[in-house]
Amino acid sequence: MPKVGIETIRCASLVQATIAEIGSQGSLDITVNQIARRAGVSSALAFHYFGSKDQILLSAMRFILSIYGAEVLRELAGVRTPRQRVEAVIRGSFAASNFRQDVISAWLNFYVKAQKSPEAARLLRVYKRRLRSNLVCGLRPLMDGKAETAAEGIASMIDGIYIREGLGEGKPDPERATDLVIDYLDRLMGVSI
Amino acid sequence: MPKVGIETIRCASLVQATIAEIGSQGSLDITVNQIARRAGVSSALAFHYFGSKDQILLSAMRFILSIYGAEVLRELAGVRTPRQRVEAVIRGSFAASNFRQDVISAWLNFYVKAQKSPEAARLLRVYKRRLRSNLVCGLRPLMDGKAETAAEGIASMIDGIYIREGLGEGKPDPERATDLVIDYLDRLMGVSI
Amino acid sequence: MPKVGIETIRCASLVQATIAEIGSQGSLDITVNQIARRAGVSSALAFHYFGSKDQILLSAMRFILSIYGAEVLRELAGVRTPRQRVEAVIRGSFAASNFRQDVISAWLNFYVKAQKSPEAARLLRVYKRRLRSNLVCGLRPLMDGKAETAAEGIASMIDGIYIREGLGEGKPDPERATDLVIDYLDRLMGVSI
Amino acid sequence: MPKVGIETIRCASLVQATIAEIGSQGSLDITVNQIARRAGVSSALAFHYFGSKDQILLSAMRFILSIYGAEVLRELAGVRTPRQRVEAVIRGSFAASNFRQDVISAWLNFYVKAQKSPEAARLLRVYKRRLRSNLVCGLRPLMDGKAETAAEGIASMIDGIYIREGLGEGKPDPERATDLVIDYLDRLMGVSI
DNA sequence: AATGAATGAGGATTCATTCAT
DNA sequence: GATGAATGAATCCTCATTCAT
Repeated sequence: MPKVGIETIRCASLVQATIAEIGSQGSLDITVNQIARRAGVSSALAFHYFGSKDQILLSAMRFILSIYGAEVLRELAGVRTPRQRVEAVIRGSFAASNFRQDVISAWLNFYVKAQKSPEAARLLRVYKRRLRSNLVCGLRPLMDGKAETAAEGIASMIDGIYIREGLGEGKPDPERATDLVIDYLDRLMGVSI
Repeated sequence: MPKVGIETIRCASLVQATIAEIGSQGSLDITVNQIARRAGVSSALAFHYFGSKDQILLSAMRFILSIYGAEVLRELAGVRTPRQRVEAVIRGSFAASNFRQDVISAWLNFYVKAQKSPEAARLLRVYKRRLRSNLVCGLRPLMDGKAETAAEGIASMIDGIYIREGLGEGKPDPERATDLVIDYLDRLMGVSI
Repeated sequence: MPKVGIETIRCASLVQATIAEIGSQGSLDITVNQIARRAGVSSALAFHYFGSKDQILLSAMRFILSIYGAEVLRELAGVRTPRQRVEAVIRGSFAASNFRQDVISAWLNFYVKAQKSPEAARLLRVYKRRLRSNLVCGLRPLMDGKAETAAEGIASMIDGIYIREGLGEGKPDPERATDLVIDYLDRLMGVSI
Repeated sequence: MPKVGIETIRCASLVQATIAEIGSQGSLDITVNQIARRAGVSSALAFHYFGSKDQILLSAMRFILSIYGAEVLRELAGVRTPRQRVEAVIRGSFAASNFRQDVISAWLNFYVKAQKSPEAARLLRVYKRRLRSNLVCGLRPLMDGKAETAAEGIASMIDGIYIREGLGEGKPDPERATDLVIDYLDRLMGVSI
């Protein structure tokens, strides 16, 4: 059984605190002190572990992407048909652990950050590529030749729903979100409803 | 012929400089000095005219929204059929004056800002409401009862494309964007391609 | 009949505005813009006439001192006895045109200013010397040898009452103030009450 | 033996530096940088401990008032008769630790500040009330019914001497000050000299 | 005479970051 | 491993002052 070092615990709780703080402030303009206070440690410790504020934020971003990845993976587990694969990606995108105000808020802010930080941009590119490849992979057998475009449409819609929900006042509604995208998928596949 | 006062000129150039600066920095974390320098004036003058940095940013946001509104209006000018109305909204959204790296970058940042600033949130709500009402208005005659959902799908896709292009490395491609959304519109209307 | 030039009018109204502004703000931390706005002119004009903010403040100080001097002079007009002379100074100090919240506030602030500005210190010294000489002049025939000390006591009491009223919440009460000092005068002269 | 934390030390030295700086500048228009430099720390630390410039100034004011209070208390220690009580207050007011150029300068500036800052006004009211109650308490047995007025006269004279000395070029002379007020007290009590 | 336009210099305040303990 | 103490650099904002018109 792996013993979790104190370092791992501290880092994890700082990352969690970062996401929570971004969510509660609705902005990346959070101070290291705020993060540290929320995590119940001193800000100096945050620097001790992460070296810089930027690294803290990037770690939070990585964490969010990994959660997302795990969620999609979980959905992909029992998949048999291509269609199910596409649906899995969609469902994973709107899983309860992702599709939350604070996470969306952080997500949105990372989009912004990616415009300045190469590392953030890289992470986001990885996510986009993975999403796309999953979608294309599932769509290719279903459509003749239009898989790329279809994937782009679906991905755009997912991102759009995210951003809109991040701004919206109410709680994100995963069901509605999923239905909307799957309806699009249906139409892409030529199934009239 | 309307004489433009120097105040109008300065305010306009400061707003332009703000958008340009946001675009070039890819972030709202720009200083008033940067804006002022780009506009060729002192930062004190920016404060003289706008009172606070926030007002400068909000003015820039208002400007972008007004450009967008004008663009949509222009597209709506010659419209005869409901279908054309929906297309007009889509085309307006991807018009050359909106669908530019710097504007998208500013747009994205305003989404973030709206999470903290009530005034920014209000402006964004106005935009969303107008977009939605235009879409629903055009879609209602075309679909039976599903207009609201369809509008949401289209709006989400537009926003998603925006955010993706803002991040993308290449130049935004309005044609591709328009095609993607119009294809979705076609499918929503049950026209198989 | 002397025609008052526009310059004289402007200067006077700026000085008045200065005193009013100091009174209303309760502080010398007033901006030239505030003064100018209150006087209904542009701040540039204030500089045109006075050259610097300091000169405006000093002019206001001179004005207050001249009002005070005039008030004392008026009281000294019908004086016949030494005792009346002393009383005249006291009454002049608490005349309605001096003993007002705004003037007291300005007065207090000039005391502060005098600590840094030699010119303000000089003006205040002139005031003090005149006050003292008037008092001593009246007291000398009334007391044997103690006139200087008595004058200092009276002057201190007058200043103290000023400062206390400047801080007090209610309106300055000239009658009470006068009575208090005159009672002191009576006692100095050995008249038991 | 109480261990003094570094925080206590820093706060104390910042407060001391504040008073010294006010004294040397003769004005409350001092920058936090000046205070901090005089205290040998960075201005950021001053903010760390006090939160705002205003709090620094108010702390300095509180400190001065507490010194004054302690001084009066010390004088009140061995008091037996009412007359001694009044004298104790007077002597305390002109004690060496209060009646110093820099402290008087600060005092004067606090009077000004009190016109804008409610908290400063409150502190000053507390001081005035305490002074007055001490005086009245001592005077009541000595005079029939005139204690209140007498107290006001004495308090005014004390304040007046303060303000005059604050402005004067020479060093404050506690002896002369005390004599002047005590002479007044004598006369108030009907003792002819 | 009068002002709108413009700015440089400066001040309060914040914050990422360092370091001795 | 952990932190309290400390700061340099930056940022928003103000204001006295200048000047062309």
